Amino acid sequence: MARPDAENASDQLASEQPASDQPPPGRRRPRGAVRAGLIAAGVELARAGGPDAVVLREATRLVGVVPNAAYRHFADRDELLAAVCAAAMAELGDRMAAGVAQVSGERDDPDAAFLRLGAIGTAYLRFAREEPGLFATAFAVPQQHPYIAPTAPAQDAAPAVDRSPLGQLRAALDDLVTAGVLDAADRPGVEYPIWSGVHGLAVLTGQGPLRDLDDTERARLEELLLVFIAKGLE
Amino acid sequence: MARPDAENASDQLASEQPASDQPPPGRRRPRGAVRAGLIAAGVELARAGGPDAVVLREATRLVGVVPNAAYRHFADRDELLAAVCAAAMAELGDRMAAGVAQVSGERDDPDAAFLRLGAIGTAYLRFAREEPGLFATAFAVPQQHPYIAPTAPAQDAAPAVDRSPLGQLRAALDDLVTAGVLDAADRPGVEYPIWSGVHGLAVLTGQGPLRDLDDTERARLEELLLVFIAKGLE
DNA sequence: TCCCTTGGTGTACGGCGTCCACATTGTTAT
DNA sequence: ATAACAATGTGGACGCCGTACACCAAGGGA
Repeated sequence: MARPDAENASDQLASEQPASDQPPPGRRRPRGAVRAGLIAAGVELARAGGPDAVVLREATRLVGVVPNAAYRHFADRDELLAAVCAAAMAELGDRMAAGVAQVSGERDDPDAAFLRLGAIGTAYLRFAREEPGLFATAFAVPQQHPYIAPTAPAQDAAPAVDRSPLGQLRAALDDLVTAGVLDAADRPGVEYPIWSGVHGLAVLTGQGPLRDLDDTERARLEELLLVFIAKGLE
Repeated sequence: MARPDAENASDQLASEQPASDQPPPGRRRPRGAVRAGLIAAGVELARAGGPDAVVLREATRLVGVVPNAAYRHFADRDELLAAVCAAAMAELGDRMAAGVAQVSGERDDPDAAFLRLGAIGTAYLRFAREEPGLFATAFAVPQQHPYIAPTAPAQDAAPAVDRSPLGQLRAALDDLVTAGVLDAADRPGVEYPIWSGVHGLAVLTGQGPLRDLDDTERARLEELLLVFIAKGLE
């Protein structure tokens, strides 16, 4: 559910130039290439200008196809936007995972667990700072996040750990409990205040009233927030 | 600065019907009525559908005037939207002020000071819940919030207390310090983590991935957040 | 072989933001 | 009072956008 159909979408645009070789009257492109290309083009548009910049006609232009072709793959512009949002959300999840993976230490090591939580928040804020368009797009269409624990895991042996932002935050907090840092009684629901704080700062400093802060001020606010959160966890 | 030009804008739409009396070829409306009407119409559009629903042509239609007339009062649609955003932000400020005014108690009474802080957060979240369109619009265009203390107060005797959301939050926190609840050493900058938390929850549950929560779940998250913040303040 | 699904094309419509030229008014200077 | 002027509403037009309808070319079963 985290990435419905954006597997190979974000990686190759359809050569930027409108299919520079010959424009074939019939369709010759491999199966699914147009759909993936539209999503990839939409991601680039979103990266540059946020969700409003995901213009259906412009995406088809980038892929080198006529506007109506998009309607063979998406019911309307909103459906394309939803796919782009899913891709953006997946990229946020990936960056967060990369951030926590960079922290060494055992799973039940208290210090490491705390560092992982910090890495999650930092990666989230970093993504919002470095990719404001994608960040705004990721939350522009709420494609039914599984805020409640996902239903029974798939048949696969590995339940394919939840790479969604909320899922990763939960995992970090659970580790904090098993490591003995966080009292189990305080665990239920803490993810929401923490998520709210990090997300709120990202929004306020990204697109909100605090957007014009310079880098040092912004860094100070991030530091302030993480300290506040740590204090809230004892 | 809190409400640049929306003083009398939000209160009377130009009679809804396109100026039902006679449509005069020249202009007969009182000075500034069209501008105020456009802002009021924009506010209603924003209330119903958020910032994207503030459509210039539709606003002129509601006022009963031809689309181009808007360009006598606003450089472009973005300028109209900015005025609407300012009005929405002012309404948020008013509701917050009304919320704190409802709390009785002396200014240096610790309990009352704490209740005022809670009232601020509650009013903020309530506005986001009851007026999602206006809330989203208020933050859609960041018309340079004074996040740093505003410059020297006007010549007026009363410095016209800062009714902006951030200003009111700061006042409440300052009261918490003078009341002895909050250590002065912890005061500098606390407004930002707190604002972030409240704003983040408002966004996540309003337009974000948590939008489909029912009322009780939502109330639980708000409670959780306020408790977390209180804990962060000791 | 036929046909039917898949997916790209062309044309067209209405809505939007915006520009230009024009008309009318209220105000100000003569 | 009258003439000039700034302010403000009107009409028409342009280009872009999302989208609907009709058409048509490939390609894989039956």
